[in-house]
Amino acid sequence: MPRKHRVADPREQVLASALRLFTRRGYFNTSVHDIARHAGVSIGSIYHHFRDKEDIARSLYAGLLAQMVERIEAIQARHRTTRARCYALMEALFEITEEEPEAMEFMLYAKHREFLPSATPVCSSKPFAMMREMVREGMERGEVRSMDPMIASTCLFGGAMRLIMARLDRVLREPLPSQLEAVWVCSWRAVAA
Amino acid sequence: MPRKHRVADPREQVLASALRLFTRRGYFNTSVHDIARHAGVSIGSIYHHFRDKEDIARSLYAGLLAQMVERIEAIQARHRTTRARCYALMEALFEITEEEPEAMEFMLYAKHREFLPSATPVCSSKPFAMMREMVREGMERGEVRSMDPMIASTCLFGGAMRLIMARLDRVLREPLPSQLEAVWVCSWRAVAA
DNA sequence: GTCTATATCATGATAGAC
DNA sequence: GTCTATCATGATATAGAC
Repeated sequence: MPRKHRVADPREQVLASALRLFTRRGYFNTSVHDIARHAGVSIGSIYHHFRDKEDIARSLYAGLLAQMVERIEAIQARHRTTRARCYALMEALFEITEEEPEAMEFMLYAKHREFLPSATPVCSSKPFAMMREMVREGMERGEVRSMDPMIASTCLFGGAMRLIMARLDRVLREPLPSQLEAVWVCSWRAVAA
Repeated sequence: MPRKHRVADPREQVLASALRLFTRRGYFNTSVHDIARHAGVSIGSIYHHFRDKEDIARSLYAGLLAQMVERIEAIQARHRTTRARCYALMEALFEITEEEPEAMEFMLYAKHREFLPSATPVCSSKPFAMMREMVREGMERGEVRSMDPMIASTCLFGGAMRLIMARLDRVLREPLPSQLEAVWVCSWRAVAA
């Protein structure tokens, strides 16, 4: 849905269009001209707001990660036990996937190293680090069996993450929230003390 | 390691070079000239053996999936119980990741939809279907709790798959086989009857 | 079957008027 | 800050000799 003439906030409009086009066709199948057309701005305007094409992707990625960090912090503020926090996080991940699949896909599934050489892989981004820390705390409290925190968080959230990927790939038909209980039971069993 | 002059089987040599370059730099950051140079053959030779660049990726992908299917069949032939089969499969996946990380990465991590519009997503490929079927059989035998087979197989292998991804991203330091027991205990707990 | 040389084209990025 | 017009590069793919 390309905007026709003037655009309120060109920068945001460009980021929104880039997110859509990058996830639909991929980064390399999307030209800066495509983004300009879709966003309803000119090439010149884009290059005024962003250094280059890579900078668009970088800004997008940073913004989405920051949003994610905020959500995790909100969850940590609302719940105290590790079990409740992890459940709420899994629920949130499923909801975000349904409501903003493109955001989720860009964060998770895009191979950022291909077009963001400087960016660290997703697994080592702050949100993932927070998930690992959450699980590590659970071990201290005796809620989670004692083991390597990396293994524990991967096993706890791995099923959910793979299911999210399957959903993004349209391999899974049912909306994720309807599967939450089943997945949670399996996931928590995997690591519960 | 580009070969200097004549090459035994140019087709195989091209596929091997493509696998290396695609995984190191990404599909779109690799030109056909790069592949030619690395494989020690000419552009003309490449276009004699392959229809176009996409055809190289397609052949590579199909070959790797076929190999994977063979390995799974071998495991099914060697083991009878679902538990033993799944364990052997996880072990094999970990070993393959260490021994042929590029093959694993190309199959799993590359976003094939970007450059293989016709290919189905990895999750719906034959090896993944075989994994789901393996788990479904386990339910009939009473080894695995009764639930949606898609959920069960995702929860059973999700942790291992995510760990493989973390290893390919060099986020995980330790070789995967050394983590096998810990991951297996968690994974089997998740779905065991 | 393999090679070199080349056609064709799209893309990222810039210049410079308004 | 936004726009149009344009440049320069490097890619895919082909032609045609050997």
